[in-house]
Amino acid sequence: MTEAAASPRSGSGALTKEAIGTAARRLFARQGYAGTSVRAIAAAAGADPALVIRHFGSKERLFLETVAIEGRFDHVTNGPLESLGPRLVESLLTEAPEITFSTWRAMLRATDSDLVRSRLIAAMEEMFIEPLAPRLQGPDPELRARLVAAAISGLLDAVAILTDRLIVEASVAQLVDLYGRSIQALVDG
Amino acid sequence: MTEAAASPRSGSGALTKEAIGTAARRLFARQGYAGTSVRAIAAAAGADPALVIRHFGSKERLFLETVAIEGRFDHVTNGPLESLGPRLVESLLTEAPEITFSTWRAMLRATDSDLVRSRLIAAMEEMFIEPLAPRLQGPDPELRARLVAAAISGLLDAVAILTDRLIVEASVAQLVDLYGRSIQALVDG
DNA sequence: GGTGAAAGTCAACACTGTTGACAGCCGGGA
DNA sequence: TCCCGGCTGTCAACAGTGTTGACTTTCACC
Repeated sequence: MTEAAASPRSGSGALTKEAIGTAARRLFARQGYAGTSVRAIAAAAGADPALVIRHFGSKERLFLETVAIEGRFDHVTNGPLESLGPRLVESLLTEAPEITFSTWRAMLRATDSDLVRSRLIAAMEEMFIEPLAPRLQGPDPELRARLVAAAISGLLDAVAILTDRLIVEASVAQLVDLYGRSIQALVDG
Repeated sequence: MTEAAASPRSGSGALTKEAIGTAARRLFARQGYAGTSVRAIAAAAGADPALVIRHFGSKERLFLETVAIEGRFDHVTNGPLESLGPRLVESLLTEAPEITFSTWRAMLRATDSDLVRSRLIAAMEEMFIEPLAPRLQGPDPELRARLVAAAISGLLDAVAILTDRLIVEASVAQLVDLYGRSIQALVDG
């Protein structure tokens, strides 16, 4: 609530709220949910810790409002089915990859919280399963769409979390070819 | 250290250490790393919180000693290559699945800690990549083995974390067929 | 019986997220 | 003009966290 109407007075409140959000996004992405304290966010934003809670309700809600998965993959999921696997991998690896990966890392680490977990599920549904399932031909289109999402989460794991030695040395082209073909097997059914 | 030699005296120390370990394993699997406190573990084991630290060094080390990925997949990775994908999926889904999944969940959530993260990487390397890479034929065997590991981590994510609606209604046979075939594409290259 | 080390206990430290009481500012109504 | 009311921000405090140091107890061995 008290969302729609812009701040009725000076607006300095909205400014510091934005500063807090910016600092939170940066710190959460860099150090994870448990690894960044409300006090650290407040200090980085030049604000009082109590003000952080006052503005966002709780650390958990601040996290949810601040680090959201917002990748748009419509152009991929709407494109031709016969090349969907490779195009999906390429899109994941090249379009704003650092945001995608740090966000994935931060959210996965925070799945202790049921709120974060269900938000993550919803994002996967919305971004991949819902646009994909109705388009797949053959048996079990819904399940196959969900398995595409699973394969994607595996790729994100490999790059964002198991990072160090898992995939680093490969070129994007190799990954697009190999992993893309593997995903394509799910698309083709 | 002080491991090899059995406790030189009464042995009651080893007993309570084991009780602490058992309680920790149960609570970590159920509530995750951040969600279980040292004091809760101590209470469940009927011991003093300070004793938990004294025995294991830190909460982090207790976690590492207690919830280890110990799945043995040699029989799968050593088996015939042409059916490796499906056999891998079946083995993951049917052999002690609750342990596998709760462990995966707990470890992934705890990857804030670099120790846990590198342990997770080491486990994936040891269980899948090292036995698999030398056996793969064709180009980039190492990379393809790593991508198999990525696909596996995606399946674990889907079942262990995104659980609720992602895959639940599917039968093991369907998953073995579909996802197994997708992994097989990586094996075949 | 005395010794020394292990096992266990207790209180405290610095830190966390969160809350309530308080102060300052500033536009709008009298 | 004054005063009111509601944001905006500040401060101290709460309960809970992991961890540490000093302490007592216990018991095999010389």
